[in-house]
Amino acid sequence: MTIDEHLYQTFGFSSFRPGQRETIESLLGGRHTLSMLPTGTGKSLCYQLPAYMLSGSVVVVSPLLSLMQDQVEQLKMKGEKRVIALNSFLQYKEKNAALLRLDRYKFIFLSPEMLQMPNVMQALRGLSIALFVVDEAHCISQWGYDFRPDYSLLGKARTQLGSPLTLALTATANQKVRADIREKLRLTDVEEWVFSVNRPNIAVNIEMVEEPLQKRVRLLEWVQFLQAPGIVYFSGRKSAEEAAAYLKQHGINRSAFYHGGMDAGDRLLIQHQFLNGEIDIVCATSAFGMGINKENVRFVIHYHMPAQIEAYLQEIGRAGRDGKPAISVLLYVPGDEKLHEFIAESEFPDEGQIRQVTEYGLHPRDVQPPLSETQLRFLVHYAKTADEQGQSRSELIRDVRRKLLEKKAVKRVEMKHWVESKDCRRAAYMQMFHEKASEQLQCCDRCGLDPVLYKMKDRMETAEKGMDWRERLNILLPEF
DNA sequence: CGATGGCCTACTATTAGGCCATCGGTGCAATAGT
Repeated sequence: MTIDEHLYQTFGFSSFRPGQRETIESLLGGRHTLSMLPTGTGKSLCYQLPAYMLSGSVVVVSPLLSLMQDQVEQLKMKGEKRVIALNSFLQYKEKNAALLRLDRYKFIFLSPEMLQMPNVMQALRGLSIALFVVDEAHCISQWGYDFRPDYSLLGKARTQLGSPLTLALTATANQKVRADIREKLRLTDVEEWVFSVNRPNIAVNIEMVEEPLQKRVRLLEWVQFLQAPGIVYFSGRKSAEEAAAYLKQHGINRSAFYHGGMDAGDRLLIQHQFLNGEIDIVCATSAFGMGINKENVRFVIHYHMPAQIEAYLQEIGRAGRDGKPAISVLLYVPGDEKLHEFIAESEFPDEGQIRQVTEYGLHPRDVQPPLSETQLRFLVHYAKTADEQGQSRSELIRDVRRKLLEKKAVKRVEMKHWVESKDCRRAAYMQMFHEKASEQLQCCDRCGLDPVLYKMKDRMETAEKGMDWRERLNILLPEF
């Protein structure tokens, strides 16, 4: 069977979306592949189809439990029973039973953390692995150095599994991130399929706001004005909750908040209500997004500036997946970056804490003030790295901390410059991905865009007739 | 770092203002206790 016949018979599609064919043919040709495909192009097909043409199991590394569950469900809906998610949802006995008969499964989903467990690795080594997939591969670069260090150990695990044919999938990764992905996965010979980072149907609007309090008013005005559904991003949990309450107070009833501090049940509920159209507006932190496959999101508002451009692009990229016009609005007050600065500082153990462990030999759990989970993992991970490389623990840890803080500072400055720049927004971010922008309508606030195009539909008719010049001016130049 | 909230003070009614403390993102796995 050809891949086109497989596409039709197994998946019921008559044609591929951009990048799918290239990725699949590359894999079937036996070449390691890194594919950067636009959001919503059906990345899972890129490994599901080859899975049926190759003998052996497909191991998929996924960043979130909810993503694994979604994938498992999707495959089961299609009638594929040989699927398992190896994660902490499994009972001890269930997990052991699954590990004993792992060869029964065609698709095995797991987290990078799970891949570090000796019994899991042992079971995987006894397996014929047709394909090793890293989904959302930019996480390697984004999280692998501090937040989830097990991401940086994927290459080692891959080697221990006999360096199977590998596919790395992502939607946003510039040259540096792609190089990082190749290095961390220990891939030397890789075929890359990189599609444009540009999303022409998403207009980019940045709005300068005089003072922080004014943002609330502007947010309400935008939310009342724009066609829903939409997502509003905040850099803090509390501000997300407060804004959701504020919107409700002002008659935006189909709104809710979402962040990592909520229990799993609540998070799942909000996510489902949003996907089903029972909620129009979600006020969220960066926790909301990965795996949100909603086609008709019409706007993304940033109440705070994200910590880096890549995060910004990922977040606005959740709008307009149906290809229809969508808008992103960033409300900016100079100083918005301070919170990210603080968060970055507090992510790492400080000098004193490092010294207590590396020089006075204290157990990381006895350090005062106590280490956060992230700080503790950071210390333990790099202490281990130093030992393996025969380096001084304290030197390596201090060095890594300093370099990472510098890197984050550079990313923040880059984001701030982009916001404060007078140039075309789109051309600038595309240049960061080494792409040239072509002129387009409804580009950005620098090139000109008409917010009225994104107005709520039921008001559109009245708007065209009845809107007077004051109202129109207020939309275009809100500060007057 | 900086925004916010609670508390106290001033001084006689309600509210304005100063001071200090607090808090701040992303998730895996495993554990303990209901």
